[in-house]
Amino acid sequence: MLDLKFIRENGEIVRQAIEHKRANVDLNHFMALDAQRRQLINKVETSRAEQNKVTQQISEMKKARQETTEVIAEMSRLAETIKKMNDELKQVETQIYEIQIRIPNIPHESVPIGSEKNNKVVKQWGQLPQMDYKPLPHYEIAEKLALIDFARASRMSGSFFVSYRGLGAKLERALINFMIDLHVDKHGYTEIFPPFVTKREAMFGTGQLPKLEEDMYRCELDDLFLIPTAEVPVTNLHREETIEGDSLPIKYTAYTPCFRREAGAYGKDTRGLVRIHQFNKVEMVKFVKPEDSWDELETLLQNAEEVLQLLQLPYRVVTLATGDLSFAAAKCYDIEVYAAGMDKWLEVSSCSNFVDFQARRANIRFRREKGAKPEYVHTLNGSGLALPRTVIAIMENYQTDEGTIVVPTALRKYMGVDIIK
RNA sequence: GGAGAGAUGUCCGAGAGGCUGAAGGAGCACGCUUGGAAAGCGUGUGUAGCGAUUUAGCUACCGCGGGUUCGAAUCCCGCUCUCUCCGCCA
Repeated sequence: MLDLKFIRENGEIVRQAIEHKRANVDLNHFMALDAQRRQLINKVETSRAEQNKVTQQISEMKKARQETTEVIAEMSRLAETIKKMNDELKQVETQIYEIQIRIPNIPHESVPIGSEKNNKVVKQWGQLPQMDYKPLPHYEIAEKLALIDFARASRMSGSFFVSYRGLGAKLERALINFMIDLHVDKHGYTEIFPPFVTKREAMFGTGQLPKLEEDMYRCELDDLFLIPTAEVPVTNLHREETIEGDSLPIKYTAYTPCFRREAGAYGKDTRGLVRIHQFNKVEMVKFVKPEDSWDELETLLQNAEEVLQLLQLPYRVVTLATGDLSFAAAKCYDIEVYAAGMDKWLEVSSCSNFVDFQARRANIRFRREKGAKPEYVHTLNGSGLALPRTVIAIMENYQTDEGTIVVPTALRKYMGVDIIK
């Protein structure tokens, strides 16, 4: 969410952001409402001041045993007018709020303008695997080695759900532990194991609501949502808090399953692990001082990249263009891993800086020192990494002509085996 | 699931229609005192909106939302959260 004053004073910048992010927001209407709001506030508040003054006088008159019926009648009328004006004001404020929460964050100046086509590859790492046989896609390998049960999972839960088994299941656990250990032991993050279900307010805080309600699973009876990413519960850990400046930056990492309805995505990526309704992910979340957030984005990206480097999986880093940038993000790097069997680059991580956008929605602030005015923190998060596509890359890039999978060296102590066969 | 208790400023805690943005205490900051410190004394110490922008001023906020009233932290209604006990359960 953007600050009211900021929107008022930077109409052109906001207008451009709305356009570049392809949001559907009527900023002119917003500006008109804002002017109306301030006018109404003025009227209401002068009347209130008057009311307070006279109310005070009534109290004194009563003490002096003076006649007050007339004044009270007059005040009764004033109270009614105030109520009317106030109702009107509230209505205007509601309308403003409804628009305000739908205004997207402003893209950073380094973000390329345009659609997906303008995404910019800024880095590529590692060698693409050379194979003298035709590499198989992961779903065939997994099926042959009985690592994933696609059919049975669909039978009980519907399509786009999978069930891992044997070393396939162990690979999930191994990757989770490997990633968490890396971020905790080497990168200094604190591990969090949060709830997997949150309230509406939490979803609003990180910006999933109101825009993405259709994309989430919801427990209607309790109005709770299954989290689409650990970003939600972990960022909301500090919702409605003022953090002491000394404790920044705060760095959390968390494993959670992620639930996504993928409404409207049917027909796309229909086979295998590329797009599923429930998947595992290790996430990194940072709360930082505003002046540090752009440097922190770079280290966040490095921390995510390191996972792929240790797994020896080739990848590239892409800066998302404005049209591809999410609602709450100011800038985002996607990391795409190369999968030999599908011959595709698959997104395994998004590392974003939200600056103060989420912090304002979730009211997460900090104090530089005792007695200082509270300021909004900057929040960042990045996957480190999403598992399914990492698994795809491992299966497809580490496959052998015998139909087995070599376990990446970094993972062997977690897997207990060198080869999956 | 049943029964009950509670939610006030950074914290503890009073307050029971007007004199309460809120007693008292602790904490914190500054000053005095001191060789220095402690104690003591004094002063200050919330958030936001409108407005002014060198100043002021005004308004709102005692969990959240509504109601009663000239006037609500205080009375009434609804909600949320926390805690305790009983039951049930991994």
